[in-house]
Amino acid sequence: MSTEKASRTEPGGSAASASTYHHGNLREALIAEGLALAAEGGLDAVSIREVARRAGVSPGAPFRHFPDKVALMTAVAEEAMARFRAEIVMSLQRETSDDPIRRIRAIGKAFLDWARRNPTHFEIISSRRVIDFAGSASLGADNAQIQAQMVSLLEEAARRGLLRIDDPRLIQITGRALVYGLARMLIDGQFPSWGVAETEAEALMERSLDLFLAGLLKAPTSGDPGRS
Amino acid sequence: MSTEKASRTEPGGSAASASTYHHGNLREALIAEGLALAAEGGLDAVSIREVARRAGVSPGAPFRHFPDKVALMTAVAEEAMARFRAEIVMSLQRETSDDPIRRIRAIGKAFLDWARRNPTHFEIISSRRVIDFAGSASLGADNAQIQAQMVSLLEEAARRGLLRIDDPRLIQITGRALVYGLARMLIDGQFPSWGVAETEAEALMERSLDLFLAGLLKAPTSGDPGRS
DNA sequence: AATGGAATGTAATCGATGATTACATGATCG
DNA sequence: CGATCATGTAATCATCGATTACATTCCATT
Repeated sequence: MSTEKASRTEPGGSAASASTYHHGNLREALIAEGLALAAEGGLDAVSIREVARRAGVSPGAPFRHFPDKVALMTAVAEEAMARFRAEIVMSLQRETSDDPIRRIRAIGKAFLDWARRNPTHFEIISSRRVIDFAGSASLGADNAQIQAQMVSLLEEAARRGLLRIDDPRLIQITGRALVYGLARMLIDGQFPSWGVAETEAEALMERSLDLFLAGLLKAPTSGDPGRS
Repeated sequence: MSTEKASRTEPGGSAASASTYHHGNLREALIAEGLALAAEGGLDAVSIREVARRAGVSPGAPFRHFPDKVALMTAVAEEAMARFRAEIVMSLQRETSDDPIRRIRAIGKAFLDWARRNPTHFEIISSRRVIDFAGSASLGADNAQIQAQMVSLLEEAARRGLLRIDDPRLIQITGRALVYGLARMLIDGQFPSWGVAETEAEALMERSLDLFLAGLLKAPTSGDPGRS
């Protein structure tokens, strides 16, 4: 009917025939647009229709690839989680020390940094109302991998007799809850009402992490725990 | 036009003339229905139209009392926050000990208990995307009050030489982030993927709080900090 | 007490969204 | 070459937040 079809931009440059009825790789494009939209305008800015609009496709097209919005957001979350985990892995590679506490700290720092730089992506991964965590093997696997990494470091720390209290699982969950809480407080915009300026948020979160780690250790340090 | 007007149920029984054109106390009724709806079906269940429906009023009526949805949710948050603070005050009255650490623990416990029992109300208070925190004097005042309470207890603890690191503000924010993170992890449904069953969540959160408090203290305790 | 203005509620409507259905197109493989 | 199936379109629905014009009631001034 419409003789003119809107020119379809192919940002990725991946193999896709231009101006065809079929998109070529709509699924990936939708996920990419979902991530971009989230990064730009927050969670509420991500709508199926807008994602479709950006991909140059009709509002109903996404439903060919995802049964509902939760499924789309879950796919977006999988991509976000993959990037998150990649950043944690990289931070561990950068931390050359084999001191388990320093490596734990690196993970915590990477967690906080990523959440601060990708607030909405962090929100998508976290909120189980938007995604179907249980229905994604990828999310579960990435999560389990990070957990395992953490537990083994804590066990190593306990083996070396560094910890005041030897309960790796409890410490893991407590530490997780701390960084999770710091990240969410920042993202939820709570720091202003706690007298914390935007500019000092990063430093504060780091000191907060150090305070917690110091509390775990036998040796009474202050601030940076273990400077090799 | 319609000769029959739907019978208007008045659940509260407060002074309100039945079957009149004017509701009598719509504003309060809307807030109450908002709280109830949130408690029943989560954040997404709260819509202006449904709240109006429950109050037996037309879909546009709420806009006479609140300029937009954020304003309504902010009013709901104010009520929720008042209840939250009341519970904290009560927990402090129940804690007869004057040991600041025990009193701090009571606050943390009350925080966790309330969040666990009122997950959506906690979410409403927390999420600055749904409410206008800055625009509410009530929310700010309640928040400041809780903060002040906490800081004074920490200063008292420092005065008694109980703390390893004397930095009340840092400790306050770190502790807040911990309980905030624990509450959100529970509410966001993350514990299952962390191998924590529903039934053990409460005990775990308590032990987590104790782990943190133990880390703050000079004396190396394990578990319950300071048993008078 | 009467009356006129202010407060409060209704009805109708708009644009956006998630979702479904019937239909159109074209890629793929026999 | 042609049939089948994946993929995209068009049209449609219900719900939601929000706005506007209108109706009703309360209340204060006279």
